[in-house]
Amino acid sequence: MSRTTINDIAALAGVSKGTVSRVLNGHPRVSERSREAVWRAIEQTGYRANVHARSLATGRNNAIALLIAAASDQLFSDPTFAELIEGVRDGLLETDLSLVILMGGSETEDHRTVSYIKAGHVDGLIHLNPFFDDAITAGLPDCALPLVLCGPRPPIPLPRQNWVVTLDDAGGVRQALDHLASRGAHKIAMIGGDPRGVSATVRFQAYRDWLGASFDPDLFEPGDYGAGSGQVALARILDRHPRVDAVFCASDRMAIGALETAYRRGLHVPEDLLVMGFDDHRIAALADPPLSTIRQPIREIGRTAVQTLLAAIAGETPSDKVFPTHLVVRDST
Amino acid sequence: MSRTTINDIAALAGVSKGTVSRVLNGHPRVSERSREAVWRAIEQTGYRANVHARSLATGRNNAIALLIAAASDQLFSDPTFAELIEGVRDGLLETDLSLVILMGGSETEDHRTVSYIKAGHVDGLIHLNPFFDDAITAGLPDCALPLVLCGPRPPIPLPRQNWVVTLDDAGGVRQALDHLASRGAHKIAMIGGDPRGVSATVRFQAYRDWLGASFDPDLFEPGDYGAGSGQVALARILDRHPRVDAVFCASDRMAIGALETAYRRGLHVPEDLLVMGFDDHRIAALADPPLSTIRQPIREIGRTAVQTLLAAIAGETPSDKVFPTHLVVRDST
DNA sequence: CTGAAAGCGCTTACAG
DNA sequence: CTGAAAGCGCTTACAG
Repeated sequence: MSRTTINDIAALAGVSKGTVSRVLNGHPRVSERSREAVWRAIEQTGYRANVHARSLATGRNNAIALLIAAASDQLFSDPTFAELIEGVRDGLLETDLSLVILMGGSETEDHRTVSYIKAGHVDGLIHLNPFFDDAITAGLPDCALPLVLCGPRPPIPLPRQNWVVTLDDAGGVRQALDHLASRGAHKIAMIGGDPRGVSATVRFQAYRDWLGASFDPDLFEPGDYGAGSGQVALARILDRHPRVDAVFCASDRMAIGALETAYRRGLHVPEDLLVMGFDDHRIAALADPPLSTIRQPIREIGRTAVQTLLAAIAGETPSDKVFPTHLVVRDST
Repeated sequence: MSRTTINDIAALAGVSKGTVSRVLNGHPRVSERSREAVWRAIEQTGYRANVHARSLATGRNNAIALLIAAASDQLFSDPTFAELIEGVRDGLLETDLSLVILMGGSETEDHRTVSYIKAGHVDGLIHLNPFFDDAITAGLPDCALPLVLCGPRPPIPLPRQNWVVTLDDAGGVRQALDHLASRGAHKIAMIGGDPRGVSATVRFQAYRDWLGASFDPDLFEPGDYGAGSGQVALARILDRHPRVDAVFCASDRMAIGALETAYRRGLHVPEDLLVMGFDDHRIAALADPPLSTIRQPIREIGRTAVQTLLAAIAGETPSDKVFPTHLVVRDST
């Protein structure tokens, strides 16, 4: 009843276990004859190599970790985030690496996560949502593992081996604002993301820079990327500035919340108010009215993050990747 | 620069590596003197035991897998689900087990997940959302690992060692319906969950049974637990039965969608229509009007699932656990 | 192309 | 209480 090991296969195939190992690892110099015998034995027994023995012998874990700074409700309820994970899984599909998801948030969790990484369980790291102050990133600067960040590089100490795979946040914001301006908007408000997030801050700065001297802090309101926060944020902005003629939201879900507030206040979109989202998630096209937005190749970002990490683990020298965004015009503008 | 091993610690502490190992594993018969010397050496060097070597020697993985049948947007956007994961992490906090999250959905992913499990990477399994037809469960009946299901036991072949840790779905439904009836409702509609899910089906059956002869299929509409689906579902029900006087939703988010539809159709809640949710998630109390609902101890379910699994792994014989639900009355009824 | 052997870093009876 | 030794299941130079 005990698991079958490499010795069983060697005996069955009539070769040494060294040869079995070579077949298993696709070593080129193995005779056709041995190779066949070994595979036959493997199929017969349903043998699988013991991962721990292999890791012990090779010094590699064959696993990478997915880091999530704050595993809040907001994050889990972010469809964009789910798609990013999908992309990561896409990228892993052809490898035999396993994915360990590590979440921070509370002090205990942050500590556990850092400690898990330092215990040497994984060969590389992908950080899904870097925060300025997140304890995971803070605990990692002296870590020798390669790290890929899905988002702008935060201005804090990072492990030596770090790469960024992200979208052009600032460019996307400018595309949105240019479009709203071209539609005749004069007073453009913005609903931003969680200010602890690096990418949310970059988007806010791009908004401020674009407006230049005419930037008015009262026209900006932070949210949490969820619909509820968009609803509340637009209400606040309208209370301060009833004459706003456009609102740019840093996520489609917040834009949908904003549509709701506009509806409740009797404002017609796009006649009285232009509304734009960000992401081009599926819900954008289904909104009422369909939402103009900025499309980002989120799934591809996840996929590319894995490729970059694998290259780094293999000792190559990949480069940062910044994906362009695309303007998608629908009825809301 | 190479990692410090148990030999380094043994040398530093002036003992054999056997003794180091005993200290590490909390073996009782070690002299105070040795114990102190070993701990001092460990702190000095920041030593951590190599998990693969340990697993190879003990035959245990010190890891459990969290199974997720369909990692769809809907699921990720389910706050209840996020809380279940929180509970699992709570339960794991004091152990040194690691958590591997395995997701199914596509054929490739289901296959990979089953294959990962069979490769012997983990010591036990927790299935978060069993589906009737999910390929993960289907691939597991001949698996020797203990499995804990967070949901009703599906009527399909399961591994020998399986336990259920869940809430009393049927009881919760009856609590809701009794309450609505006590408020004078005569025509109670229901918006259910994804019919592929076992728990959604149990809730539907409880609804049908409660109504008995007066059950009318036209008063039932399935959803996906999300707000959008609740919105659409209530609209459909009202189109067929304008005189419905109460609607019971299998999630708070669907109930919020239903509130939206009621609002748009000019129906006042609770005067014209009673609306109830399920879960008692934070959003229920914040809804307008605040939502009556059925509270389930979701986080505790996650925590208990881990405890049950750990007991099973340790060779004990835990029992199934079914948590009662509680009626929470607010303004929507 | 392939076998014998050493080694990866732990744990755990076995003696003492 | 503790050391020496065998063993967990692989990989990989080293010879041949």
